[in-house]
Amino acid sequence: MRVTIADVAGAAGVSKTAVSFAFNNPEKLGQATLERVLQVAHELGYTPHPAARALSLRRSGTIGILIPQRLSTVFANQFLSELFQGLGDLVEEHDLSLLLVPPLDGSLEGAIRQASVDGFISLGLSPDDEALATLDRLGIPTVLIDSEGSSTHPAVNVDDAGGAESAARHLLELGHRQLAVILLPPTRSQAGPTPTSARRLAGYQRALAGFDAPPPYTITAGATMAAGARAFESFPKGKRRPTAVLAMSDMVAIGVLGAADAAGLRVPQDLSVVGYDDLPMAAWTSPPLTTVRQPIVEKGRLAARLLIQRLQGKVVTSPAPLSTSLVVRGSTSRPSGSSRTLGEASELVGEKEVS
Amino acid sequence: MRVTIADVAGAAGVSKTAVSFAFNNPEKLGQATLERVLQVAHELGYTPHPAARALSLRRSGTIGILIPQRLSTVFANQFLSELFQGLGDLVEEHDLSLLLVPPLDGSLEGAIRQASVDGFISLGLSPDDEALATLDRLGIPTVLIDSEGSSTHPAVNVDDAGGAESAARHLLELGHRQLAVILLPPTRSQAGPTPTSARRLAGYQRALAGFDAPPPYTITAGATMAAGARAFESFPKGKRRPTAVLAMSDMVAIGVLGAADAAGLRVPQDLSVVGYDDLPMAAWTSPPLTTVRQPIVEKGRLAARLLIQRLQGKVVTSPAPLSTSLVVRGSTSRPSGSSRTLGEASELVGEKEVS
DNA sequence: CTTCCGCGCTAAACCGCTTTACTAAAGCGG
DNA sequence: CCGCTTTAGTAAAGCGGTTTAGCGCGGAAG
Repeated sequence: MRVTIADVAGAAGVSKTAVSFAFNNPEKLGQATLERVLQVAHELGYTPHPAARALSLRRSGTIGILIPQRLSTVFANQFLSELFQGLGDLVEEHDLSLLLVPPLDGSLEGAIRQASVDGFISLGLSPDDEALATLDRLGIPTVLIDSEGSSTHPAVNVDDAGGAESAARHLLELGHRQLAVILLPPTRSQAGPTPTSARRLAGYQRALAGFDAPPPYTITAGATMAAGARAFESFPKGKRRPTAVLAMSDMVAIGVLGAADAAGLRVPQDLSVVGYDDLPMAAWTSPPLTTVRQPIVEKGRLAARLLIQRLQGKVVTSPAPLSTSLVVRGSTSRPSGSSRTLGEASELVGEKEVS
Repeated sequence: MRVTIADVAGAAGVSKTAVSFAFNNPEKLGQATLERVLQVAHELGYTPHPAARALSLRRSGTIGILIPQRLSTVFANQFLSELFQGLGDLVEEHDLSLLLVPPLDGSLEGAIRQASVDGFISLGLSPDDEALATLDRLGIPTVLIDSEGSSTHPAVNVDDAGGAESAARHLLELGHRQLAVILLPPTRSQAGPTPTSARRLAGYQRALAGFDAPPPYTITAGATMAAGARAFESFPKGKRRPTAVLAMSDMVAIGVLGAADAAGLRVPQDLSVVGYDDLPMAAWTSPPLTTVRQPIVEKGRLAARLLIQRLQGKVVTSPAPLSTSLVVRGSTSRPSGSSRTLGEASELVGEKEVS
């Protein structure tokens, strides 16, 4: 049987109140009783029951991460791992815990209701997702990541379009015209593209508009290497084969790298590949991946900071988008057989950052 | 203000009991009232308060992961991500949630007390860690991973020694004699090597004992690429420079790969490297990493399954260690300038599995 | 010698839900 | 029409804490 506050009170010959005070309001107790109570509590191995405490205090000391995917896919995703690092930093600093809240029986709403949390951080929800409606009907403070802010919920984002645009321009300046674009998947089955995916696509297209390029081949792939490989398989063959790929995630880009290699294509000579995220492993692939860097850890830290401020009663609004930058490595070059063009990025050795 | 069960009861003109029954024991209510109550509850947007529910039911529907490290380092670690995939699978299947429980103010005991969970999965704790004592004094069901089982807590492990032995033998058969071993760090600052680290070291040494090799250079490094690079820097130079490295984690091995490259050494010609884990990215490094494969996801699934069974009142014991196998890729070969030796693994193309 | 104050502590209400025991009404066979 | 079993629903007692209101008491002020 669990040791309760009443047991301690009994053993120490005081009231439950006194025991509670000993832990939470020690100055309300006399020196002697305080010490006695703490002593007895320690001997009995007393620990306040977390649920009882949460019920009484109306706070649980936990913040939830609302994940619109199956847990097994979450951890396969390096991007999320990075993000969690940022969240974890802040959460730990404030002595909170992290509760992972995946859909319950396929329903995020159900999961939201079950979760005993003080606030939520939600990932990649479309603005019209029912889960958001549930959240503000319940009045649970929430901060969104990779989504769109609303009057009730601030959102943390990066400059998705800008990053995408510089990636596309990089390829176009190298002389590529036949491009393939690999989109991020919708977060929930029924929904359309996520806000992030839409913004990045807009960025690519803004660049394409400036050059005389045909519309790119587009396809959607989840953030795994396997999905990237499948996307590669789907590319048109022959005359319309893309000479360069714009992937919206590094995981997918790396999958393309592998599949291209298996198909006997050389990167970057036969196929240029640009990713998005700049995960740590992007620098370790062969060739090293040219990609759009976004400050993932910082994104997590910022979101957590905002949520914690909200929990403290402060009013917070969506911050300005964090900036992105193109990191040129070895996976991009001029298309083979192309004449010299304006850009000369492919001459570079090592890494180069382009704001 | 939150909608409580009393509000619903009032609005529907029934007792709190009836409302509770409507959700948990619908068969105890008449058809008409049942529908009315559910209807009203839905209109009001009623959701049972999770903490209140947990308090009353004496279960929270959450399992905790006891992490003996800072959260930010946890997610940097691919190995744990893999493990969480396995845990996540099972947890989700049973409609539970995952609570990440890192040390609170540096104290795991404190964190354990705060956490509202039905059971714990703990990672890499030494058998004499105080946290274990706290756990069984509180009587919280726990399953250990990468640790040592006790009468109270079952532990899930792989055949650490066997995997390590085959890795070392692989190098020895290739002709290497000057080896470096990179150990896993202790999980908690004060403690000694983890059981896992000790078992793997024993495996290495068992192999060394069979050959005429001098004792290896040994050093400890946390599971990050940066730590691996630092470990490489510390290697003796000149005559005593190791020709091959046995790392206890892939992350460290990959760090060594990078640092060796930066130092102008060619892998595998000048330095052979063997990792441990076989993370997905091990196949993507250049050269691809020779490593010991352990079934990480399965390890997580198994641990979760055991814990869930325990929560259902079943008695469970430590299962047999899961098996490991050596995966030979491109990061190992004969030491340069060595004469032909018995083994000829370096002739192989692509991957080869050695049980 | 009262009066008042503050100190140290306690009784009891409350947080929101579940569940056991119990009652009133309805059904039913004889 | 009576006694007995179901059926449908309720009151109240927990679960284990926190917190408000208040009580007795010793000492300082009047």
